[in-house]
Amino acid sequence: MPEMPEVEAVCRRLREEAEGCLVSRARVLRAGMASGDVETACSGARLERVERRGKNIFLHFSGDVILHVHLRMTGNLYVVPDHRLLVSTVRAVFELSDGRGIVFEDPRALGRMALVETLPELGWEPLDPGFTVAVLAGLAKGSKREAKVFLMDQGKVAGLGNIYAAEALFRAGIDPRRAMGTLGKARLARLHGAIVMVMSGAVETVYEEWGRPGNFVEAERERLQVYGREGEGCRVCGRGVLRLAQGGRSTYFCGFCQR
DNA sequence: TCGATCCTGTAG
DNA sequence: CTACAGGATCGA
Repeated sequence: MPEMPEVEAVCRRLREEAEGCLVSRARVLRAGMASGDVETACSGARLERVERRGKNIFLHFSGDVILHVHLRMTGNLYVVPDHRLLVSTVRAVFELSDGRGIVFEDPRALGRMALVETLPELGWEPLDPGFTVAVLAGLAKGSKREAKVFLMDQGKVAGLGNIYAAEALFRAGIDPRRAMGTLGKARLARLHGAIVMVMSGAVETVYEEWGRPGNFVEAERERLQVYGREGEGCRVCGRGVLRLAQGGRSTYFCGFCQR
C-alpha cells in the first residue's frame, strides 16, 4: 500500500485522532515483527507526537520512548473504535484508555516496529525547501547508478518509491536506465521540479481521498502517467508504455518521451 | 550489482 | 500453476 504520500496520510490522521492519547496496553500479536520490548515500553505511555521521515513513522511516547514503524508493502496504521474487534491481519494493537485502538494491520506481515534511541540518518525530504536543484546535483555527481535505482535510494532522497520514481522520470523526460551522474544541469533541474510536483500532488490527493467511498488508491492511480500502464498508450505521444526490470522491480516508462 | 529473502494475496 | 505486488536488507 504505502509510498510516502500514504505514509503521510497515515501520520496526519493519527495526529488528528490519537495524538495525546494514553495507551493503556500495547500488544504485539505477531512475534518477530517487533524488536525490543514494545509491549512493556508502550503500555501506560502517552502518544505525544507522530513524526514522518521518508516512509518511516516515528511514534514518540512519554518516557522518551521512540517507536520506529515501517509499513513496508502492505502495512497500515489506523485508529479503530473498539480495540477488542480486530481482523486477523492485525499484527499489533495499542489499546487506548478510551476503548479505541491504534492498529497495525499488515496482510503480508513484512512491516516492522522497533524501539530506537535516536532517529536514523535518512536522505532529503523531497518537499523540504532545503531540497534544491543544487542538492540533487550534488548527490547525483559522479553516480553511475541508473536514475530510477538512484531515486529509490532512501539514503539520497527519502520517500520516493517504485511508483513515484517512475512518474518523476517520465515527467522529466529521462530514461530510467540513464546513469545518474551523466545528467546535465537542465535535466537535473527538470527532474527536481518533477519530483517536487509529483510528490506534493500525490500527498494532497491521497490525503483528500483517504476514507472516501471507493478506494483512495484508485483516485491517485488515475493521475499516474506510466506506472502500471504497460502496453497502454503514453499520455503524451501515444506510443506503448514499456516495462523493464531494475533491481528486481518493474519500471514503467515511455521509450520515446524518455531519453 | 544481482539474487534471495521476508510474507500473503491476487490476477492470469 | 506462475508471476507479480506500492519495500528493504542481506550475502555472494
